[in-house]
Amino acid sequence: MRRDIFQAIADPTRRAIISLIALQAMTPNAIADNFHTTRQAVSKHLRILTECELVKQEQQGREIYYSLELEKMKEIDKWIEQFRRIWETRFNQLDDLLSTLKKQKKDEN
Amino acid sequence: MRRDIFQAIADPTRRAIISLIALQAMTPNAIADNFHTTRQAVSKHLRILTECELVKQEQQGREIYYSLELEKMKEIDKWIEQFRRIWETRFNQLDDLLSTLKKQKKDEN
DNA sequence: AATTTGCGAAACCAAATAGTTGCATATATA
DNA sequence: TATATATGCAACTATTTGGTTTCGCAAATT
Repeated sequence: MRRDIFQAIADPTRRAIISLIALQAMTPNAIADNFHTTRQAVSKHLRILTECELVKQEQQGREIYYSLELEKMKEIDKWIEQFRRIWETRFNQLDDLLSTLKKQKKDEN
Repeated sequence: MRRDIFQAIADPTRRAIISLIALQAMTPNAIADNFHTTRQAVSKHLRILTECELVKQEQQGREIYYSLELEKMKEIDKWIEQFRRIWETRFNQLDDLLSTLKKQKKDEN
Protein backbone atom coordinates (compact mmCIF):
# COMPACT_ATOMS: atom_id res chain seq x y z
CA MET A 1 0.00 0.00 0.00
CA ARG A 2 1.27 3.39 -0.96
CA ARG A 3 2.17 5.46 2.04
CA ASP A 4 1.68 9.11 2.83
CA ILE A 5 4.52 11.41 3.80
CA PHE A 6 3.93 11.01 7.55
CA GLN A 7 4.18 7.26 7.27
CA ALA A 8 7.32 7.75 5.22
CA ILE A 9 9.10 9.72 7.94
CA ALA A 10 7.87 7.47 10.75
CA ASP A 11 10.85 5.19 10.37
CA PRO A 12 14.09 6.41 11.96
CA THR A 13 16.17 4.98 9.14
CA ARG A 14 14.19 6.87 6.53
CA ARG A 15 14.46 10.10 8.51
CA ALA A 16 18.20 9.63 8.65
CA ILE A 17 18.30 9.03 4.90
CA ILE A 18 16.30 12.19 4.32
CA SER A 19 18.68 14.26 6.44
CA LEU A 20 21.63 12.69 4.64
CA ILE A 21 20.55 13.51 1.08
CA ALA A 22 19.02 16.88 1.98
CA LEU A 23 22.30 18.65 1.29
CA GLN A 24 23.71 16.53 -1.50
CA ALA A 25 22.34 13.85 -3.83
CA MET A 26 23.71 10.39 -3.12
CA THR A 27 23.67 6.94 -4.64
CA PRO A 28 22.12 3.93 -2.83
CA ASN A 29 25.52 2.46 -2.09
CA ALA A 30 26.85 5.71 -0.72
CA ILE A 31 23.77 6.05 1.45
CA ALA A 32 24.06 2.44 2.63
CA ASP A 33 27.64 3.09 3.77
CA ASN A 34 26.19 5.19 6.56
CA PHE A 35 24.01 2.42 7.97
CA HIS A 36 24.43 -1.01 9.49
CA THR A 37 21.73 -2.64 7.37
CA THR A 38 22.00 -4.17 3.91
CA ARG A 39 22.03 -2.13 0.71
CA GLN A 40 18.71 -3.79 -0.19
CA ALA A 41 17.12 -2.49 3.00
CA VAL A 42 18.23 1.02 2.08
CA SER A 43 16.94 0.43 -1.44
CA LYS A 44 13.57 -0.50 0.01
CA HIS A 45 13.42 2.69 2.04
CA LEU A 46 14.38 4.73 -1.03
CA ARG A 47 11.52 3.15 -2.94
CA ILE A 48 9.08 4.15 -0.21
CA LEU A 49 10.43 7.69 -0.17
CA THR A 50 10.27 7.84 -3.98
CA GLU A 51 6.69 6.52 -4.03
CA CYS A 52 5.41 9.36 -1.88
CA GLU A 53 7.51 11.87 -3.87
CA LEU A 54 9.74 12.81 -0.99
CA VAL A 55 12.86 12.07 -3.04
CA LYS A 56 13.61 12.08 -6.74
CA GLN A 57 15.97 9.93 -8.77
CA GLU A 58 18.45 10.92 -11.44
CA GLN A 59 20.08 8.05 -13.28
CA GLN A 60 23.63 8.44 -14.56
CA GLY A 61 24.64 5.23 -16.30
CA ARG A 62 24.27 2.42 -13.79
CA GLU A 63 24.32 4.84 -10.88
CA ILE A 64 21.21 6.49 -9.48
CA TYR A 65 21.40 9.74 -7.57
CA TYR A 66 18.68 10.36 -4.98
CA SER A 67 17.92 13.87 -3.82
CA LEU A 68 15.35 15.40 -1.52
CA GLU A 69 12.21 17.08 -2.80
CA LEU A 70 12.13 19.99 -0.38
CA GLU A 71 8.82 21.12 -1.81
CA LYS A 72 7.21 17.92 -0.58
CA MET A 73 8.62 18.42 2.91
CA LYS A 74 6.49 21.53 3.13
CA GLU A 75 3.45 19.32 3.47
CA ILE A 76 4.61 18.39 6.94
CA ASP A 77 5.30 22.03 7.66
CA LYS A 78 1.80 22.85 6.50
CA TRP A 79 0.28 20.35 8.89
CA ILE A 80 2.41 21.70 11.76
CA GLU A 81 1.29 25.22 10.87
CA GLN A 82 -2.06 24.75 12.64
CA PHE A 83 -0.30 24.00 15.90
CA ARG A 84 2.24 26.73 15.44
CA ARG A 85 -0.60 29.22 15.15
CA ILE A 86 -2.11 27.90 18.37
CA TRP A 87 1.03 28.12 20.41
CA GLU A 88 1.77 31.57 19.04
CA THR A 89 -1.74 32.66 19.94
CA ARG A 90 -1.33 31.32 23.45
CA PHE A 91 2.08 32.95 23.72
CA ASN A 92 0.59 36.29 22.71
CA GLN A 93 -2.22 35.85 25.21
CA LEU A 94 0.31 35.11 27.91
CA ASP A 95 2.33 38.12 26.85
CA ASP A 96 -0.76 40.33 27.03
CA LEU A 97 -1.59 38.95 30.44
CA LEU A 98 1.93 39.68 31.69
CA SER A 99 1.73 43.20 30.34
CA THR A 100 -1.60 43.71 32.05
CA LEU A 101 -0.26 42.41 35.36
CA LYS A 102 2.80 44.63 35.10
CA LYS A 103 0.59 47.62 34.40
CA GLN A 104 -1.60 46.81 37.41
CA LYS A 105 1.40 46.43 39.66
CA LYS A 106 2.75 49.78 38.47
CA ASP A 107 -0.58 51.50 39.22
CA GLU A 108 -0.52 50.13 42.74
CA ASN A 109 2.72 51.94 43.57
CA MET B 1 7.49 -0.93 22.24
CA ARG B 2 7.20 2.73 23.03
CA ARG B 3 6.97 4.88 19.95
CA ASP B 4 8.54 8.17 19.08
CA ILE B 5 6.53 11.18 18.04
CA PHE B 6 6.98 10.55 14.31
CA GLN B 7 5.60 7.06 14.67
CA ALA B 8 2.75 8.50 16.68
CA ILE B 9 1.66 10.89 13.93
CA ALA B 10 2.18 8.33 11.14
CA ASP B 11 -1.36 7.04 11.59
CA PRO B 12 -4.07 9.17 9.95
CA THR B 13 -6.51 8.53 12.77
CA ARG B 14 -4.05 9.76 15.37
CA ARG B 15 -3.31 12.88 13.31
CA ALA B 16 -7.02 13.57 13.16
CA ILE B 17 -7.31 13.10 16.93
CA ILE B 18 -4.43 15.52 17.46
CA SER B 19 -6.06 18.17 15.28
CA LEU B 20 -9.35 17.62 17.09
CA ILE B 21 -8.06 18.13 20.63
CA ALA B 22 -5.59 20.86 19.69
CA LEU B 23 -8.16 23.57 20.34
CA GLN B 24 -10.16 22.01 23.16
CA ALA B 25 -9.70 19.11 25.54
CA MET B 26 -12.04 16.20 24.88
CA THR B 27 -13.05 12.92 26.46
CA PRO B 28 -12.50 9.56 24.71
CA ASN B 29 -16.21 9.19 24.00
CA ALA B 30 -16.44 12.68 22.56
CA ILE B 31 -13.42 12.01 20.39
CA ALA B 32 -14.80 8.65 19.27
CA ASP B 33 -17.99 10.35 18.10
CA ASN B 34 -15.96 11.83 15.27
CA PHE B 35 -14.73 8.49 13.93
CA HIS B 36 -16.20 5.34 12.46
CA THR B 37 -14.13 2.97 14.63
CA THR B 38 -14.88 1.66 18.10
CA ARG B 39 -14.27 3.69 21.26
CA GLN B 40 -11.65 1.12 22.25
CA ALA B 41 -9.73 1.79 19.05
CA VAL B 42 -9.69 5.49 19.91
CA SER B 43 -8.68 4.65 23.45
CA LYS B 44 -5.76 2.68 22.04
CA HIS B 45 -4.63 5.62 19.94
CA LEU B 46 -4.89 7.91 22.97
CA ARG B 47 -2.67 5.58 24.92
CA ILE B 48 -0.03 5.72 22.21
CA LEU B 49 -0.23 9.52 22.09
CA THR B 50 -0.03 9.69 25.89
CA GLU B 51 2.97 7.35 25.99
CA CYS B 52 5.06 9.62 23.79
CA GLU B 53 3.84 12.67 25.71
CA LEU B 54 1.99 14.21 22.79
CA VAL B 55 -1.20 14.50 24.86
CA LYS B 56 -1.91 14.82 28.54
CA GLN B 57 -4.81 13.55 30.61
CA GLU B 58 -6.86 15.31 33.23
CA GLN B 59 -9.31 13.12 35.15
CA GLN B 60 -12.56 14.64 36.38
CA GLY B 61 -14.52 11.92 38.17
CA ARG B 62 -15.06 9.10 35.71
CA GLU B 63 -14.33 11.35 32.75
CA ILE B 64 -10.85 11.89 31.37
CA TYR B 65 -10.06 15.00 29.34
CA TYR B 66 -7.26 14.68 26.79
CA SER B 67 -5.47 17.76 25.56
CA LEU B 68 -2.55 18.38 23.24
CA GLU B 69 0.96 19.06 24.52
CA LEU B 70 1.92 21.77 22.06
CA GLU B 71 5.43 21.85 23.45
CA LYS B 72 5.97 18.30 22.31
CA MET B 73 4.80 19.13 18.80
CA LYS B 74 7.77 21.44 18.54
CA GLU B 75 9.98 18.38 18.25
CA ILE B 76 8.59 17.82 14.76
CA ASP B 77 9.06 21.49 14.01
CA LYS B 78 12.64 21.20 15.17
CA TRP B 79 13.33 18.35 12.79
CA ILE B 80 11.71 20.24 9.91
CA GLU B 81 13.87 23.26 10.75
CA GLN B 82 16.89 21.78 8.99
CA PHE B 83 14.97 21.55 5.74
CA ARG B 84 13.36 24.93 6.18
CA ARG B 85 16.83 26.43 6.41
CA ILE B 86 17.86 24.66 3.22
CA TRP B 87 14.92 25.80 1.16
CA GLU B 88 15.29 29.33 2.47
CA THR B 89 18.98 29.27 1.56
CA ARG B 90 18.13 28.05 -1.93
CA PHE B 91 15.41 30.65 -2.26
CA ASN B 92 17.88 33.38 -1.30
CA GLN B 93 20.41 32.02 -3.77
CA LEU B 94 17.77 32.02 -6.47
CA ASP B 95 16.82 35.53 -5.52
CA ASP B 96 20.45 36.66 -5.74
CA LEU B 97 20.78 34.99 -9.10
CA LEU B 98 17.65 36.71 -10.41
CA SER B 99 18.95 40.04 -9.16
CA THR B 100 22.29 39.43 -10.86
CA LEU B 101 20.60 38.51 -14.15
CA LYS B 102 18.38 41.58 -13.97
CA LYS B 103 21.43 43.74 -13.38
CA GLN B 104 23.25 42.20 -16.33
CA LYS B 105 20.26 42.70 -18.60
CA LYS B 106 20.03 46.33 -17.50
CA ASP B 107 23.72 46.89 -18.30
CA GLU B 108 23.20 45.50 -21.78
CA ASN B 109 20.67 48.16 -22.64
C1' DA C 1 34.62 -11.18 -24.07
C1' DA C 2 34.75 -11.91 -19.25
C1' DT C 3 34.35 -10.04 -14.89
C1' DT C 4 32.98 -6.64 -11.61
C1' DT C 5 29.93 -3.22 -9.84
C1' DG C 6 25.44 -0.80 -9.06
C1' DC C 7 20.95 -1.68 -8.14
C1' DG C 8 16.02 -3.16 -7.80
C1' DA C 9 12.80 -6.87 -6.95
C1' DA C 10 10.95 -11.30 -5.19
C1' DA C 11 10.48 -14.44 -1.48
C1' DC C 12 10.76 -15.23 3.24
C1' DC C 13 10.30 -14.38 8.20
C1' DA C 14 9.61 -12.38 12.69
C1' DA C 15 7.79 -8.47 14.77
C1' DA C 16 4.68 -4.72 14.97
C1' DT C 17 0.26 -2.66 14.05
C1' DA C 18 -4.84 -1.38 14.00
C1' DG C 19 -9.32 -2.67 14.90
C1' DT C 20 -12.79 -5.70 17.22
C1' DT C 21 -14.88 -8.22 20.99
C1' DG C 22 -15.50 -9.13 25.68
C1' DC C 23 -14.65 -7.99 30.35
C1' DA C 24 -13.67 -5.43 34.62
C1' DT C 25 -13.47 -1.28 37.41
C1' DA C 26 -14.74 3.34 38.91
C1' DT C 27 -18.05 7.00 38.91
C1' DA C 28 -22.62 9.09 38.15
C1' DT C 29 -27.50 8.65 38.10
C1' DA C 30 -32.11 6.93 39.15
C1' DT D 1 -29.15 -0.19 46.23
C1' DA D 2 -29.47 -1.04 41.41
C1' DT D 3 -28.52 0.56 37.03
C1' DA D 4 -26.20 3.25 33.60
C1' DT D 5 -22.11 5.40 31.89
C1' DA D 6 -17.07 6.21 31.10
C1' DT D 7 -13.01 3.98 30.30
C1' DG D 8 -8.93 0.96 29.92
C1' DC D 9 -7.11 -3.58 29.13
C1' DA D 10 -6.51 -8.42 27.47
C1' DA D 11 -7.03 -11.56 23.82
C1' DC D 12 -7.64 -12.25 19.12
C1' DT D 13 -7.10 -11.59 14.08
C1' DA D 14 -5.67 -9.93 9.68
C1' DT D 15 -2.59 -6.87 7.77
C1' DT D 16 1.55 -4.28 7.46
C1' DT D 17 6.34 -3.61 8.23
C1' DG D 18 11.52 -3.90 8.13
C1' DG D 19 15.40 -6.57 7.32
C1' DT D 20 17.78 -10.55 5.04
C1' DT D 21 18.96 -13.61 1.32
C1' DT D 22 19.04 -14.64 -3.36
C1' DC D 23 18.63 -13.50 -8.06
C1' DG D 24 18.68 -10.97 -12.40
C1' DC D 25 19.78 -7.09 -15.36
C1' DA D 26 22.36 -3.05 -17.01
C1' DA D 27 26.57 -0.47 -17.10
C1' DA D 28 31.52 -0.04 -16.18
C1' DT D 29 35.99 -2.08 -15.91
C1' DT D 30 39.59 -5.31 -16.92
